[in-house]
Amino acid sequence: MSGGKKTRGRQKIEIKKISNERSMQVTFSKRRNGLFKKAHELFALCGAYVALIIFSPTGKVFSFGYPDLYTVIDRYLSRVPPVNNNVRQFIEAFRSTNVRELNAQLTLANDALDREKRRGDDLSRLCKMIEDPSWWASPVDGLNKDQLELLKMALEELNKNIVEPNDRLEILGAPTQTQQAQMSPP
Amino acid sequence: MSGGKKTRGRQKIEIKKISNERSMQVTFSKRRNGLFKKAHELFALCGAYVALIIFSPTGKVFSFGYPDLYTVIDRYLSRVPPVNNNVRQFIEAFRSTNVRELNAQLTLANDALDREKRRGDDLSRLCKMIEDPSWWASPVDGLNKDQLELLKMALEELNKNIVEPNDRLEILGAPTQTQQAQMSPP
DNA sequence: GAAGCTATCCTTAGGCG
DNA sequence: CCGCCTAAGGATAGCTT
Repeated sequence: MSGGKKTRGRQKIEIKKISNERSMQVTFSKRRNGLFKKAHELFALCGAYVALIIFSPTGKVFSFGYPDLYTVIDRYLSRVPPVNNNVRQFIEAFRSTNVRELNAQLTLANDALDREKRRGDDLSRLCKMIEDPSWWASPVDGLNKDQLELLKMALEELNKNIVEPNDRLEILGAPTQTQQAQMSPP
Repeated sequence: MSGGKKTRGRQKIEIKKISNERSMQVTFSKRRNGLFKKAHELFALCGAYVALIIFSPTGKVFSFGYPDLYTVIDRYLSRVPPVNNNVRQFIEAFRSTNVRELNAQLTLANDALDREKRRGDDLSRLCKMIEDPSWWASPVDGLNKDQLELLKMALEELNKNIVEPNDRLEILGAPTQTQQAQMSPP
């Protein structure tokens, strides 16, 4: 008897954030494809209009619409009046009625809360920095730890997105009235 | 030892418009639920932002968004760059370098913070409600103040969006996947 | 006419190339 | 990163209630 099976096959997983970055990426890719396939099938089988937009965790956007994305979105936006988001979320959560699902939602809400909190903190620090005249006057080696940290983040981000080296200096040097450098590979 | 199987089980079908009106309706309902489930799972597993809008052949609209439908659509329509994190916000604010603008950003961040906070609180209460068996068993007059408040919000929201009276009961009574429904004149 | 059932088809987790 | 492979988990077509 050979004995062992070749693989364990598909394993059951909990529906919660996948911690392993690598396997999350793989899962995202697989499930995204599955979702698009099913969206298309719903359209083909029932003639339903479907709009599906997905932003990957890394920021890539994937979208598909049947028969056309903008058609569906326009139709949706034109008919659904502006609505309180809290209540909407509540209603949507209410419909699922599954406690596990609700808890997942709650976890997500808390995550969002944390993100907003951090964002607010960063902006707050930034305000302080800019309000402090010594910041702009002093050379780089005069910055404190927080300032350097933000500066580092900023530079890293700029390096990722900015093509023209000049823009970097411009932004750092002339904080008064810089128009945003527009470069984009859309 | 009867031998005969009870049903033929799931049968393979061609992916093309279902001619039988009745079975198309059933298939639409089942698959729509499946699609929403998978959309939610993608969000929960990978933290992906997902927007899903479905118009049934009869004109009803179903929608779901993670973390929020408008957020995803707005981002898509405005082609906001994928970078969604603090650093992006920081850079944007940094470029403007206007303290007044920064403070406006901060205000927005704080508003978002409040919204998330409220949403988290609502969901938290909702979890408690649903975990409490007496909630589902008892008639409406058995609900406490918090429960009634949430229920009131839900009903108000539903009344704004739902045309068919039946849908309201459906949503409250059965945790199906119904969304705001509106009739459309194609 | 939605809710449940069951057998079957489809999707995908985990591993490898 | 992308695809292939296997086996198990999950979705669902066709009925029944």
